[in-house]
Amino acid sequence: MLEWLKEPEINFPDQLQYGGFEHGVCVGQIQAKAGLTQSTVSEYLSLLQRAGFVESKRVGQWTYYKRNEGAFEALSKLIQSNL
Amino acid sequence: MLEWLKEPEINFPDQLQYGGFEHGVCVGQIQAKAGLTQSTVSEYLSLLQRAGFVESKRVGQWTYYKRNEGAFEALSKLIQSNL
DNA sequence: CAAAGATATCGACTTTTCCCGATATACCAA
DNA sequence: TTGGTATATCGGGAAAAGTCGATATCTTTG
Repeated sequence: MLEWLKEPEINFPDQLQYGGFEHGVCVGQIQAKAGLTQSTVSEYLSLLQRAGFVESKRVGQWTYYKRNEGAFEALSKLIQSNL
Repeated sequence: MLEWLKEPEINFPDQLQYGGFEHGVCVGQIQAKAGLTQSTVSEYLSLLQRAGFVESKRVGQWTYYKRNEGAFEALSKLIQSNL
């Protein structure tokens, strides 16, 4: 999922019908591509958010998720310095 | 354990009695510090080795483990580029 | 070769993670 | 306000990971 969200326009073309890519991609799009149930994907995304790897924004009935690039940068640096 | 192995001289002073630090630290030292059973530590170290994070060298009755710094560098870069 | 020490492997049990269906909540539109 | 759509939460079962004791393997020493 995190790799998919690196190139939302390529991996989630149908997202255009749901408000574009400004705030990210909504759960249903990711769920369809992942082939897992709605609840699983929802839980997973909220876990990624708690971990800081994605940001979410609720707009109307949709929740958009997009990557938080800073977290990956930080993780990369953490592995370099601490681990 | 991986953090401990970053500074073997500091974290495993008794290793001096078991051939020094040239090839790393032997399982018993790590086990004592970890507070887990011998089998658990042995399995864990061999897992880390299969994953590439440590290298092992058998010398006589001892097996020495040391960090493979390249693997951490590679992981850090992988997170930057692929993830 | 026998005994002892260090490490590895095996089988079982416990804990955690993964994933699901069912249900709840939030929002929109008629 | 009611029904439909999107997402979130909950409880439970299945799968995986973690840990252990017992035992096997390898090595050194006598």
